[in-house]
Amino acid sequence: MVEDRKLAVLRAIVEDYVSTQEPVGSKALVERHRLGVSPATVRNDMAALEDEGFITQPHTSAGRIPTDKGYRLFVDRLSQVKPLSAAEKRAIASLLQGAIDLDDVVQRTVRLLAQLTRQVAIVQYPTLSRSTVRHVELVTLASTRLLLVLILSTGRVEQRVVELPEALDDDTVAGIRTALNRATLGEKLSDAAARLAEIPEQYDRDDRRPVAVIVAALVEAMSDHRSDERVVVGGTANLARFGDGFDASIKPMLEALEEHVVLLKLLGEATSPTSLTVRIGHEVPYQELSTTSVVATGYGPGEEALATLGIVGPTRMDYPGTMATVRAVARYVSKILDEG
Amino acid sequence: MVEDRKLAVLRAIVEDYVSTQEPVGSKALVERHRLGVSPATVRNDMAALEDEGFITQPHTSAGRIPTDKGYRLFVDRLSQVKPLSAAEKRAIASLLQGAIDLDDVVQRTVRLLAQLTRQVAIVQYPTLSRSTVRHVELVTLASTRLLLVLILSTGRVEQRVVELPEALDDDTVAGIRTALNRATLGEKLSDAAARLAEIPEQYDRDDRRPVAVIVAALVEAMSDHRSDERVVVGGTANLARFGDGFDASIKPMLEALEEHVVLLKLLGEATSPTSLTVRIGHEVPYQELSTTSVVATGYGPGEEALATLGIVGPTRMDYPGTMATVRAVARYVSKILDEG
DNA sequence: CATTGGCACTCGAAACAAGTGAGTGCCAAC
DNA sequence: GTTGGCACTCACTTGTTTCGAGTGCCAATG
Repeated sequence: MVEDRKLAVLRAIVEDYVSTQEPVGSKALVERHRLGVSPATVRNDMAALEDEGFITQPHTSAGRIPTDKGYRLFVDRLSQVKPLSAAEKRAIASLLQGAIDLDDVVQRTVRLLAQLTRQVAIVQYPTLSRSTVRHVELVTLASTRLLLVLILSTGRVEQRVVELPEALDDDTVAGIRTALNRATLGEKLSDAAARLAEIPEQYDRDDRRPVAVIVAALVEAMSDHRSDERVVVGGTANLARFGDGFDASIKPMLEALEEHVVLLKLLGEATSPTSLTVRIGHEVPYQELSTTSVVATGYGPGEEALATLGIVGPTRMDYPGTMATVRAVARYVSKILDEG
Repeated sequence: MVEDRKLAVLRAIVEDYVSTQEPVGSKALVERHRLGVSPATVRNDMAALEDEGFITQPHTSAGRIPTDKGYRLFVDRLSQVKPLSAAEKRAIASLLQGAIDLDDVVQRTVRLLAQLTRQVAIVQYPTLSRSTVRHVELVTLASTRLLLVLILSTGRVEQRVVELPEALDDDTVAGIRTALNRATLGEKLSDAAARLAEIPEQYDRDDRRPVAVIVAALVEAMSDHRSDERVVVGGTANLARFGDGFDASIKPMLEALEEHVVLLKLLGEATSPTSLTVRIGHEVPYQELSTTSVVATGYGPGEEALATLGIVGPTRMDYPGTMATVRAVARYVSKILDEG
């Protein structure tokens, strides 16, 4: 019973602090939250919560603010998912509906996330490595020059121009195309490479070298992890909103946003779209951002997560609302990718 | 003679203010600039300069700072181009040398600009509309499904999947490909569309409809001005450096940086790489950014400017140095595009 | 034993006061 | 046209005071 009230107090502190941005005192608490007890009682609870490390005082004669540990408890046990408003659902549906290609989907998603959460949004491009092959095409450009086109399940298209050491006749090219598709269609890129290795062996002396060149180019295109590292950032203007003490951390924040490698690390491993990753303050794997939190989740066609998206904001954020939005957007994007 | 000294004083004020960020007084001026006259004389000149609107006082008992008009005069008549250091030249050459495709060039350019000028860098993608066709390719994906690939002189590659109303045999496809290339190779996109219109007429009843669909898709890809509006921004972390009074304008700045349309307007019309556009303070076509300046220039293969690049920073910036850097980078990028 | 009202105490923030000095404008002299 | 002298201005700094929200502790209460 007492324990319950202590948690209620913590919840109230978090909610108040998030909305007012100011340390919350015992008196203000009982007024705003009908706790049914006196300020003195709340003070006792606060003292206990402080001993346990869930809240702290900026200075002696001020109210309390939650610690990272306090937010953690709040997120894990005290918050209930806030359902999205109808307007938000509509915004998500209508904005993403009109997307025309993968670039566009990513672009719109980042905008949407930034607008709805009013935080800085980060969206990673679907990784090549976990997507599957939809089609491989070979086009003869000249006698010793081929265009190699690789189409993936995510809609991404990779192309390479291949210079051959010697000419191949059209029938042979057609044969190779069939072989390539047979070996890779529907396969994950990671698996496909192994199966491709066998192809050149099926050709006789004359053709083996050019075929090997083609296969090599394809493997290279499949393992081109450059695009794995692509991330798009949006809503940086929301940084200015943070104001106050957050000003100091705006610089490391801006720096981090330019370092895509850091961003990828922030987003972390892609989790299934059904579960959210929330990292709070010091849990964020980047020293300079210890006053920020990250809310991220995976997304991708079907149930598997091909990439990650999420938001970064001050530890002092509306977790229930943000989490709901991030999850909803991730689900919707996944659905779009599934259909496309 | 007297007029000359007044200009020398203005120059000195601009230089000092830019480097110290503090209002500069008459005494400090004569000490740092060996003007050969007494502070009192300088004061007289300052009073005149203030009357003419080139400098102003933040408050009565402070030194002077340049007005937008003062910077304008400085840029137009008082500054000489600062030659780049060897290190800078090396940095430009080595960073841009390694670029592998158009995306990469743009990416590296924006980084480079941001690093060298320590300002926020903006680079517009080469416009589709003014580039020429290097190659058109058709790939059969399925009996009624083609992949259309358009390769442009700037290295940009556009692709579209085309659904045909009825099947076409391979020979016909090959014929169409030849016709498309013959009509468009080397043409500007704006001219190419007209020449494409005639193609379907050359086919008989059966094939005319699918051919028309293909041509329509190609025209659509060519006139897709979405990518005209693509800009890349870098060096936002430099915003944090501005500090001081510039803090207030960091918010509109961040907002502007998210609005690509605004950015394009800032960069303005693409000018030839030989001439720079400098907009100072209120000259910037965007109310909220009246404490910032823009230095921009065109770039592109050959002498024609396909797009614009530049930087945005506080009016209080090192104009000679920045202008030299922007120009040098633009020239170098143009050269790279020319070769690639 | 949890709860509560009372009370002394702390300490940041705001308000106020005085001192300092860089910088100015003006003027008479050179 | 230039200069030294001089009175004046006013932002900024520093020190002092006041104010009040908020706390911790304690004795009283149901």
